[in-house]
Amino acid sequence: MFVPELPEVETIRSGLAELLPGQRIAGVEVLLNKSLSAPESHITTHIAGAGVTDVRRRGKIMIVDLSSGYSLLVHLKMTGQLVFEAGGQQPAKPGTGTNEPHSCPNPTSETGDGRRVAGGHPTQSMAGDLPDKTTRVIFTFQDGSKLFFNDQRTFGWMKLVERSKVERDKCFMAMGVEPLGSQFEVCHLKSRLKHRKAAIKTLLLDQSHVAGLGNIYADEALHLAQVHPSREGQSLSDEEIERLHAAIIKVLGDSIQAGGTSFTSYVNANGITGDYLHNARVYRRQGEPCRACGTTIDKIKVGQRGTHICPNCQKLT
DNA sequence: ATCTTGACCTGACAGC
DNA sequence: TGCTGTCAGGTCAAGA
Repeated sequence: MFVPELPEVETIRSGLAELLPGQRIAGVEVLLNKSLSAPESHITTHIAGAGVTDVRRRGKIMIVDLSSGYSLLVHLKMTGQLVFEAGGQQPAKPGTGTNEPHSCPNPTSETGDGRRVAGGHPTQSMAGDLPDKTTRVIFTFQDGSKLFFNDQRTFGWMKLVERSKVERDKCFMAMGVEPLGSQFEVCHLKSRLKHRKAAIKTLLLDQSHVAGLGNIYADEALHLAQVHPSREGQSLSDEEIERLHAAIIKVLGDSIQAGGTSFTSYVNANGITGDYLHNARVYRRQGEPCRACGTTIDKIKVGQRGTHICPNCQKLT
């Protein structure tokens, strides 16, 4: 599974930013009320009939600006997906009908036709007929295109907020700096970790310190920086914090590069995994050899979260 | 103020 | 086969 974190959300954003602006929303169908929290009257007056003007991102939250003066905030959480299907064409079909997502041998023939663009947690829903049982909200555009918000576990959400109040919205108020922005400096990270007794991994997952890191990239960055995830934040040396700072930027940047290619192409049952996990350093690689030293990757719990480490590269003491 | 824990939710999978 | 239990994991709220 590939849970949407900052790189995945950024990849979806950049894909949708090429497709949605200029589109006008004709209708909204809410199949699960809690997936789109907005009064019925607001959906009618501020979404339906509005044009999309921009698609932005802050942390793991996507912001779709509308010409009505409102914005749609989207959090995919673990299992959310956004699938855009271009109008007037048949929906895409899985390559061979197999149930195994990685076994389709046909990765290129259907690539690049632009009929469907999808991103988020990968499942068969991205390639099969939509709507399906995980579809929670459907946006229909005037040209017949559709945008499906699918979410198996229904933790994800969309909400409608006045454009002028987006930055002050509750979900952004406590959000920390963008790790790929200029404000993310070593001294910032140092000040956030100082005097903190919590595990460094727990601190990295706290969105108020750095926005957008999740379980995958926290593990990846800590391994690259050679820091054990259970270490207390305050125990890290300046040098270790510098390594961690650089590692966060590198793993996020690498992943955006890897994900960018898989998103803009046609998504079929073969392509839904994304490229980054194939190159993961430790995530979901327990039992396999560390790419740096060959030691067997271990899986432990840190703050109730599954955590992957190389016991040789990442020492506790 | 900081830290920990449980709840939310569904599907996949292991074990009996 | 079919049941039960466990795991996945971002975020919030409640409790320590």
